[in-house]
Amino acid sequence: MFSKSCEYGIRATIFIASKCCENRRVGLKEIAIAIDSPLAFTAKILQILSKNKIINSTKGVNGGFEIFQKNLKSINLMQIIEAIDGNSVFLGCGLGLENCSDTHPCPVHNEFKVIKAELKSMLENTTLEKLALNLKSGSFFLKY
Amino acid sequence: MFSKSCEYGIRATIFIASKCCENRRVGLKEIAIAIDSPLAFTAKILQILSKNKIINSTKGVNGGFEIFQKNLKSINLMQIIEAIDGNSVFLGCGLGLENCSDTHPCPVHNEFKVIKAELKSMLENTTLEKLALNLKSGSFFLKY
DNA sequence: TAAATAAAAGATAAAATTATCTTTTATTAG
DNA sequence: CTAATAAAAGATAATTTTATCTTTTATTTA
Repeated sequence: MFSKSCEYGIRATIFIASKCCENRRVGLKEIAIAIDSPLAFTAKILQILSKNKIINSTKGVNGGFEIFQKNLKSINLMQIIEAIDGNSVFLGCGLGLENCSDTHPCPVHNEFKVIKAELKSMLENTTLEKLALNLKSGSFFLKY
Repeated sequence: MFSKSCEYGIRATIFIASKCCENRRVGLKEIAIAIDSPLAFTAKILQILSKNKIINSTKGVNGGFEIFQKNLKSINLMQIIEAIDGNSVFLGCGLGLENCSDTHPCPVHNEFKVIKAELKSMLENTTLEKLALNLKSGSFFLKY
């Protein structure tokens, strides 16, 4: 469904979000260990997220990544996915047609339209705040 | 959502199905033109579909690919996707965790569970017969 | 100001996916 | 039986994705 980059990106973002109320930054290494991802590759994905204002990064001593508590409610899964994979998973044609639309539909257009609308709605309505709370509850996991 | 192989595979299967009642086989070249896909690559995908008994192939003069009319009702989208991409899109974890489950869920497990169930149900209930009829109606397209 | 720290940026490499080309095998028509 | 046809199988190549390594830049502490 998503690229590996996107899976790592979502997992990293949720991890960072779960630490934000401790009012501290989390380092690359800590993130990569927490989500079981390749460190250098994760760094690249964090750069994308940072450029897209989904996370904040600070260089130097005591630097690292963070998400401000006040933003937790407004960041949702769709924004993270869009930043890394683009919007094709919830907007594109299921069969890869360039110009698939209601007026020029592929044979599965109507079936996928429903699913994609539900997926999009779910992604829009699933906030980082909720996911971070899930993780902090201890009943949800980011690796294995 | 699906690999390019899978997109081509679904499009090719629908095209072949749409020709089956003419009681003739369609050749590789005809298929590749009809769905606007790279010919040699399409051949590889048709081999997979053939090994998985989704389509039939015959070598030699008047050879080509076909799907028997009697099978159109029993072949669905899920089978095609499973043959080419496997089942991860409707069974795997949205965040790529190896052992994500109800008892060891990732933070988005419950949200994705709903979507994936709906996707799976749609894929199971969308038969080749229906898709072939769509295409034959002239209001649905397999390219551009 | 210098040293230490940590992310950013850039270069490179490995693996997977997508795509093509050549040779072989099976089938049919003559 | 031979030639023609068309898919299967195998080899190779291009592209994209995933992953790693090195150098640079920004920040903090001493």
